[in-house]
Amino acid sequence: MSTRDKIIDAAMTIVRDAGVGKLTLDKAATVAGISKGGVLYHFRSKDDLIRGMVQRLTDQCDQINQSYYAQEPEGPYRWARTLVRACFDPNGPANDPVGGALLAAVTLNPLLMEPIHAMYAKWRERLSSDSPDIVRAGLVCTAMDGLYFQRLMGIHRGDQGDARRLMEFALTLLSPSNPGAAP
Amino acid sequence: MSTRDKIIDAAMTIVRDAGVGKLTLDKAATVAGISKGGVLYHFRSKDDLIRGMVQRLTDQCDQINQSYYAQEPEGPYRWARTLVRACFDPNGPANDPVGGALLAAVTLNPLLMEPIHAMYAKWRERLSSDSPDIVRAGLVCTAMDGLYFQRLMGIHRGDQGDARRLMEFALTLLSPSNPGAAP
DNA sequence: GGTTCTGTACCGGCTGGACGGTATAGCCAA
DNA sequence: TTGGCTATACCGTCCAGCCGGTACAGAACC
Repeated sequence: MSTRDKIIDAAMTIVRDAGVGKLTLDKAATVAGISKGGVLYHFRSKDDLIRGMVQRLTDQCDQINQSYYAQEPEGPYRWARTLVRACFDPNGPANDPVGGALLAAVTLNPLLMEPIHAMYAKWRERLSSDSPDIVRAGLVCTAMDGLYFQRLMGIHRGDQGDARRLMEFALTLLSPSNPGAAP
Repeated sequence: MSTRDKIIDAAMTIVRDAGVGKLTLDKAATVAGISKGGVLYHFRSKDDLIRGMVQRLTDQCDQINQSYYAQEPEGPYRWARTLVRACFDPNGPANDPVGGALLAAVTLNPLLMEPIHAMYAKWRERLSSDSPDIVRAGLVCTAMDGLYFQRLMGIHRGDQGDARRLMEFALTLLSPSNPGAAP
């Protein structure tokens, strides 16, 4: 694993364990096992580090979504179903400290949220492309967002069983027997 | 309006307009029209100020929920319907800078999130008390959370018409024609 | 009704420490 | 020996929290 990746990992871990406010270049260096100078060699500034974290997040989301999309059967709501499945992947971004990137960006410099906005725009486009009822798909996906943010903020709701039931219900809402309004 | 409230207002405004990272005691004092000493008279520390902000948030949520609950007709999912309505109140916490309290807390000291956790616990309890299908109610309310957090992070999804349609669909899912599984 | 005491509200300067960023020197593999 | 990478030392700035002080309003006492 490259030093650059190690630094990003360290930053993510700090954010998850101690909060965004505790993320400093010094600490990121210590956790990554190098010195601050080393960090600043790979990232020209703290903003640059956050950018790296955000990119890691968006890359990971893209990757997992593509992978689930390939597995998901064709038909209406294919993208929405993909997003639901991805949200419950135990190894996906939804259960990774990688989400801390979001908090770091919105806290330290809202401009760094730009890639996130772009990602959302892409999702919205994909959802529209194959959802017979975009309101239905939107609600379900917004619920996935809610779940994601709750996890991010340490607001856990129920156990694994609850999560599974939630996923199943979300998929039910997106099943062929619930096509919703025609476009 | 008391000086204390003025300070909290100022802090909220700063968070909304400039981001959590820009919230300092000095700036809060300036915006509130007093000195830093004055701020520290009312709040013993910055953490204490955040606590005040969080309490303002939870109080406001409580108040608006109680008010909508009173207006909401009896029957299954009354609490869930209440939460949906409250989420779309243009004057409610969902559309107020008061939400910045959440970001401030999670950023500066996750321990300060405790009242938020307590609030969620109460909501969950209420939801369970009158939802024939708690999974259904949970999904809808999680979607409301998603909407809230999206707004908080500046990720807007659609216009007012979209919001209205989303609310109507959420209420449809909670209507008597959709009772869901029996308890 | 003047004087002294006490508590509340607020002010503004100060300091010590943390933090982002720079400069520079050292290490090591190709 | 050059270039990629890392360590160390340092600087300037910012900020939380502290503290000595002011203003003022009521109470208490004479």
